[in-house]
Amino acid sequence: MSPTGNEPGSPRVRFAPSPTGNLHLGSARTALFNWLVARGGGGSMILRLEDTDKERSSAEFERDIIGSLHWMGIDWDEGPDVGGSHGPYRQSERMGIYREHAERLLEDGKAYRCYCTQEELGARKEAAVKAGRAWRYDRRCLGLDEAERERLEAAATPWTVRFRVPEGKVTVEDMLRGAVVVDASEIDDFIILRSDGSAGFHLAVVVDDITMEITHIMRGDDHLTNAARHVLLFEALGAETPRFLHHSLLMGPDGSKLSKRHGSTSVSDYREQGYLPEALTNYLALLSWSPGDDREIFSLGELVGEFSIRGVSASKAIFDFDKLNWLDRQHIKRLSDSELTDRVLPFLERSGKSELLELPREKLELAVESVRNGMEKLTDAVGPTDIFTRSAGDVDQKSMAELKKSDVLDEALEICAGALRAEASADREAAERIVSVLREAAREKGWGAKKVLWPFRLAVTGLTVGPDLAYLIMFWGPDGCADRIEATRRTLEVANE
RNA sequence: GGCGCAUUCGUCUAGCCAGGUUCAGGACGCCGCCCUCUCAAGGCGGUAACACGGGUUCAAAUCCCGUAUGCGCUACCA
Repeated sequence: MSPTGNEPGSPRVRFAPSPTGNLHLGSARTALFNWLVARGGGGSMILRLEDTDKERSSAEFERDIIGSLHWMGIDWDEGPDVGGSHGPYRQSERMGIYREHAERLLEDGKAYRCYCTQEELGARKEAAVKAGRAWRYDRRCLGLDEAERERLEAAATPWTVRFRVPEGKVTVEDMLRGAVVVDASEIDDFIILRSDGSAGFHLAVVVDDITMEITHIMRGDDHLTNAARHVLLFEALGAETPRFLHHSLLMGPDGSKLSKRHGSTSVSDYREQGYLPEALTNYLALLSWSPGDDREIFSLGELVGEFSIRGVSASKAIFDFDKLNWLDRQHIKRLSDSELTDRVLPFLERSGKSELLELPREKLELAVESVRNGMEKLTDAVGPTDIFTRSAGDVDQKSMAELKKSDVLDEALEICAGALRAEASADREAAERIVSVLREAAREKGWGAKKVLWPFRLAVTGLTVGPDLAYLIMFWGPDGCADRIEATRRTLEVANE
């Protein structure tokens, strides 16, 4: 047994969002990739909250992130809510650990105190930029003599701790992009401990990844350059460097970073809009990943079996709402009527559709089934099922006009009523039988089927749009439909007076 | 500005690592046809791409170099 508790060689991966907003689609994709690698490789998934920015972090966002991940079907073995042997899992609770490591670097001469104020730094940077020079911290405080240092300390001047970037080349071995080599001279002596004693992002991340024994770091492309800093820190701290994978970023349709102005960007938005979690995860996976063949529709479980970092593409990914919608439709198709009804139920409740909700389960399921091929997302069941709660004889304007267009209306409705009254059963077979009887009757009259079926729909539902006729018959029953036709006839009479 | 990464149909991609089997395959979208009581769904078909320029080679989407474009990093944000 390894010290991590996993099989030797099994991955320990982490998803490390900062709770400064609801779970963003881009972050969700990162989480998914990590989770897929963990679950597919028999490893561990760790959730770590990077909440060192107290101003922007909140418990509300933390709840949203955890809730959204759960909704997607992503779970973790260690995290702030479930605990674990490598905790705590909130960076705000780990400041002591960071300070210890910073102290060590200080003692080893790999870091140094910097007394420059932000104002001074800003001025020097501005001057450098104006002169056309690239600005990098000028190491003024590295060269401080003893007297100067004592004077600053005596005056209680605030200080930060900067990492002393060594000379030479830094290589980030990226699983997607190969060896990325950066000259260390390009890297600033960055701040690892702020003047208030809290850890900066780079120190916190690296110390966490070391102490949490992370083996694979998978995150967005925006951290590729940062990875060079991290490699330096891993080495300075005497730790083995984990494997890296920097995936592409999620972009909006116009090619810029996916943001609010492109539409909904948080997982909870999609949840509320009635998307299926399996469709969202399927879509997120498909962006920048391919199984290598033409298959596209995968459940979460199927993804675990199929996913491999070999199939991950390095190029940018533009979010395509149309494709997501199509995938959602595909996943809706995979659901049974009963499952689909269960999923639709909360949305019916939220919309206050009490009449529908009072229906016997059987009827409700039938209603949902009848509208399912028009559904792109769960909320699409809400409007169309209203047709089943309309009162008899209530005919909308368009339908009224359509009915009046018929030159054989009375005769047609007579045929409908007759066929209906002749059938007692409301099962599928009976319903389909009635429809074929109607077709046959029309043919005998030398009419097109529309002469009879169109008035049937209009008279039974009072609407021009709705589910297939067989569903109407199954729902209200043959007698029920005949009664509704009768009611419509009375409405027509009144209208003609 | 400097550094880094990326570049196949409008979009996601297969093919690239192991160059010829590809006047580049699939999917979404869009267009058309069929089916059809309505709206859909479904079936069938069509549209559309190797960023550009040089090499290497008998042969390049595939290998090399350069250019362009996009994105990222360059904070006491993460």
